[in-house]
Amino acid sequence: MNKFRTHNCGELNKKDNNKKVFLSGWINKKRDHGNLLFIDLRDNYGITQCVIDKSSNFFKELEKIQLESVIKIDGLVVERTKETINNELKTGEIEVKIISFKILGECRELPMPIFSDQEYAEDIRLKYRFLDLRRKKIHENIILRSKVIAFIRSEMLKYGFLEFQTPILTSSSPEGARDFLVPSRLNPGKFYALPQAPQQFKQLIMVAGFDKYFQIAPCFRDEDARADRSPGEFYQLDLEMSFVEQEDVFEVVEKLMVNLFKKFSNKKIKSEKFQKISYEEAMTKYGTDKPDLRNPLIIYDLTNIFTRDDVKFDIFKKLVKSGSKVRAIITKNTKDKARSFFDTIDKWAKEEGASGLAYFTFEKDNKISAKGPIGKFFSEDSLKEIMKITEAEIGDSIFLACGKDGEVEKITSLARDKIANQLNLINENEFAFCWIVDYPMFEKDLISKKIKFSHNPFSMPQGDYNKIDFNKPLNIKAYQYDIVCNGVELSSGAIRNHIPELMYKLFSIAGYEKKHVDQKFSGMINALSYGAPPHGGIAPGIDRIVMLLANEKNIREVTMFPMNQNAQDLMMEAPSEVDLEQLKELNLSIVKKK
RNA sequence: GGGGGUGUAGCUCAGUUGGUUAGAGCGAUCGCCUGUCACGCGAUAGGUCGCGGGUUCGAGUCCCGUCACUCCCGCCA
Repeated sequence: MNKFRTHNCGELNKKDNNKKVFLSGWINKKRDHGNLLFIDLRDNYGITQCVIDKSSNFFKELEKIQLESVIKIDGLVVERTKETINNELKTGEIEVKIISFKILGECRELPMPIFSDQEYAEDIRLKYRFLDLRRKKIHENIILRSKVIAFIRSEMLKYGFLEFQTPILTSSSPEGARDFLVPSRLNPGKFYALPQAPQQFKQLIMVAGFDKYFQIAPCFRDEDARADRSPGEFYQLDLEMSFVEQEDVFEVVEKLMVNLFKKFSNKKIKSEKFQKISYEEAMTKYGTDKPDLRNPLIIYDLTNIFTRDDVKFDIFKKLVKSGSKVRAIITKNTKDKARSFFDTIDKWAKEEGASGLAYFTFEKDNKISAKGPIGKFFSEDSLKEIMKITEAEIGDSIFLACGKDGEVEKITSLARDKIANQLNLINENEFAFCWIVDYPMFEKDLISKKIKFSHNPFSMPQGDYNKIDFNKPLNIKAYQYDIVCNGVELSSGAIRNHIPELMYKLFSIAGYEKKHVDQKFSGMINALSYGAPPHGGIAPGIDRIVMLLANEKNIREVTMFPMNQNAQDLMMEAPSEVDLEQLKELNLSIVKKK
C-alpha cells in the first residue's frame, strides 16, 4: 500500500462506508463552524469532503492551515445523512472523518484564488501558471488536449500511418515566416533554424518510400501573436501520403475530423461530407478564404448597378468609375429594425477603417422603393435589378460597401460576421467544415508589384505540365487546399510538386534563380531527382482543434505553458540574457540598441 | 511598426461635475459559531490610485509623455 493514498479524491462512495482510508490532495476550501470544520480535499480526480470536530487534537492545527496546502488525511469513510448529501460531487454521498493528518506541502498566501470562476489578469495567470492550471476549467482543457492527441494518434495508426520524428535544429528557409535562429558553436557564424513546419522532411520521408507519415509536430514561427495564434510555437498534426490525389487526402482528413469531433463534442457537425469551395468563390461570396459557414449571409457583387444612369448615388459611382467594387449583404425581413441597428453597424464599419456601410430597406406601396438615408438615389428599375441579383424580397435590407479590389472584401467579410452576430444568426451548437480549394499558385504583391508564391512553393500546379501557360502565372491554380471550421483556418495542405524541372520553372517565375533554389532547398531538390513518388498531405493545427472542442476563444486556454503577447514566458523568465562566456563560445556579441 | 481597450488593497471591481479622511466583495489576521458545501456573524490590518511631468487653491478624476497587459491591423510560404 502506498503511504500517501489508498484512494483518490474522486472515487469514494457509499460502498466504501466504514473503510479506513488515506487521501492526499490540496485544500480546495474550508468551512469553519468553530467547533466543526469541513475541508474540501481536491486532486486531479475530484473533491472529497473531509470533516473534523473540536474533540480531535488536530482540530486547531487544521483550522489554521492555508488553502492550497497539500495534506495527507488518515480517516474513516462515513455515509452522509440524506439531508447532507451533495449531488454536485461524485463523492457527495460520503465524507471522510479525519482521524489524523500530515502536511505534505505548505502553501503561503496565494497571489490569486484557485477556487473561483472569476477571470484574472493574464500576467498573473501566466506568472503563476502552476496555480492557474489547478483551476477547474483550464485543468479540464489541458486534459482534453491530452485525450485529443492520444485519439488522433490511435486513429492515424489505425489508418496505416507511421509516426516519425524530424529534426528540431534544421536550416533556415527563405520563404514563409521569420525563423527562430540557433547559433552553432562548432560552425562559427552559422545558424540553425527551428522548423516552421517539417515540410521538407515529410516530403523526404515520402521519397524514402515510407508511404504514409504523420507526426504531432512542434512548429516554430517568429511572428506576432493573436488570440488564436501563440507566439513562438504551436503543434500540427503533420501528415503526408504517397501516390495520392487531392481527394485521397480529403477522405482521410474528413474521416479523422468527423470521428474526433463526434467523440469530444456534443455539437452537431453540419455536414459530414465537407463542402468544397474554390478560393475565388470564397472570396466573392464570403470575402475571405476562411468563411464561417454557420453564417447564412452571402456577399453579392453590385458593381455594375453603379454604372447605370438611373442610379444617382454619386459617391459610389465615382469610385466605381476609378475601378472600385461594390459589394452587398442582404438581411432578411429587417424592415422593422430600429434605425440604431443600422447606424451601429455603419458606425462600427467606420471604426474598422472603412468609409462606412450604406444601407436601405426594400419597401412597396404602389411601387418598389428604398427606405433609408440613400434610398432616394435608386430608381425602381435599379431596385428590381438589385433584388434579382441578391434574391432580396420586400422587407429585406441591404448593406453596401465600396472599395478597391482586395480591400472591399476585408470589410464586407467582417461586416458579414458583425451583422450575423447582431441578428443572432449563428448556431453556436454546430461545427461547419469546408474545404477551400483551387488556390492560385501565384499572386501579385500589392506594394512591390512582383509575382510571388501565394501559398506554398512546393505545391503542384493544376493541369498538364506541357499545357500550362507560364506566361500568365496569375492564372495558374495549384492543388492547394485549406480546411476551415466555423471560420477558423485549421490547416492547409497540398499535392506537392515532385518534378524538379517544374519546380525550377515555378521558382523562376517568383524570381528565384536555379542556383538559389539548389542552394536553399538542396536537400529536397536533390532528393526529387532520385525517383520521387507523387505525394501530398496536410497539417491540421492541434491547438485550434482543441480550441474549437473546448469552446475557447483564446489559444492560451488550451496551452499548458504559453508565452505572452511579447513572446515572453513570465514564469520561466524567458527570453533572458546569457553569460558573456556563453556568447563568446558561440562567437556572438550583443549590439546595444540606442 | 500602427490603432483600440484596460491599469485603484493580495485578487475582482466601484469611485458622480476636479473638492474633506479613496470604498465594496473575496482573501489575510483575530474573535464567535457542531452540518456546511460560495457556511454565517463581528472586528482588524492592508493603498506610490502603473510610472513621470503639467494645469489648478485643490487631481484617482483634466492634459502631455511613458511603461505593462490585452484585442486588432501589418506579419503568419
